Amino acid sequence: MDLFLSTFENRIDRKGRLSVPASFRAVLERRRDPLYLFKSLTEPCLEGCGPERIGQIVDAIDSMDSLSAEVATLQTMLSSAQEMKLDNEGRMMLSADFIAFAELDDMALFAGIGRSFQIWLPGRYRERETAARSRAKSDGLPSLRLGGTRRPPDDPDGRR
Amino acid sequence: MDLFLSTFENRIDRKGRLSVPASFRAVLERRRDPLYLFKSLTEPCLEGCGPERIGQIVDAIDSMDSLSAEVATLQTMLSSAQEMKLDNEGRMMLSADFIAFAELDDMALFAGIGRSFQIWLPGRYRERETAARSRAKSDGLPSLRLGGTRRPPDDPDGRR
DNA sequence: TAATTTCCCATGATATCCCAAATAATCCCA
DNA sequence: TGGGATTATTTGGGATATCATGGGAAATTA
Repeated sequence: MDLFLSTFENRIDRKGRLSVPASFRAVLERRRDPLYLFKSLTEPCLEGCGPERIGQIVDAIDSMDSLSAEVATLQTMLSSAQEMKLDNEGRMMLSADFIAFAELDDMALFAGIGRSFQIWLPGRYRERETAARSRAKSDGLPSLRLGGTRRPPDDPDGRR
Repeated sequence: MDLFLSTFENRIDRKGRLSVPASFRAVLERRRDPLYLFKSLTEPCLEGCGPERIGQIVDAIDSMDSLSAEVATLQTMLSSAQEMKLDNEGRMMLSADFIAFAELDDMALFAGIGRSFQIWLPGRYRERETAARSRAKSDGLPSLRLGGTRRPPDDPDGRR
């Protein structure tokens, strides 16, 4: 299944290079997709994805009232987006702007969330994870809406 | 009916490898499904499942308000999830993170609970089991409502 | 020409592969 | 029904491959 999953903590070396986790690279390479990074709209982290997600944002903008505030918001995402080039070892160079935005130092934490991933200052990510876990314990789990749209029972590779 | 049932206790060797019980492997192989593990949100154990459950989480995130606390919770599940690759002998490597989270030592207990299973520190699992049994004696059984009304397909991890 | 960025190779850590031994489960025939 | 033989499963360890990381040199850019 090609999803971005799990978390990885990698070092930003003194030249500013950062290895993209091999399993994330594999997801992109399998589709011959380039990698895009952009600044999160809601949190102090970077978002990573392939071109299809960028395309979704473009399409959303096209279908909206071009004067609306939402469009301005979505445009902000696009204007911060960069196509990242990787070296032979699978490393990318983060711009000073990206590093400042996510307040990164010499370590970056990649958190896979399915069709995209995020890059965080490790300590900040862990705080957030702890908060989410204690919320889950007290408030219970989100209901996953099983049933309802019953999918073919055996989607062989679980992707849709 | 291929479900994860029964409990098995296997050794974690000094390289961090752990055999997945042959009967659990058979369930997955029959469907040509890879195995996913993630950290339980509510208990100190690991959860194992096939891709369909991971897919449900990804879809749920896409359909929800990305600012909600529930999305953060689901993202926490995904970013702890790993697709486990098994060697020729049916063993997987547990990451240090997984071992620490479930506080595993050199033995792991697999508890099959239908469409998914859990991995526990054996002693801890047994404590919980006896506690659950004595609760059943004093409080009586939860109503089971078998047969008759066909329920929405079972909650895959068997929790209520 | 100074300051980057890109390319290339080296290295240590760790995961994976492959073969073999130990243990447990199953079979089969007396 | 017993119990030895056979097969399945789990466990161990050495060899090999992969990955993250570091640094030098070539190529860009300003």
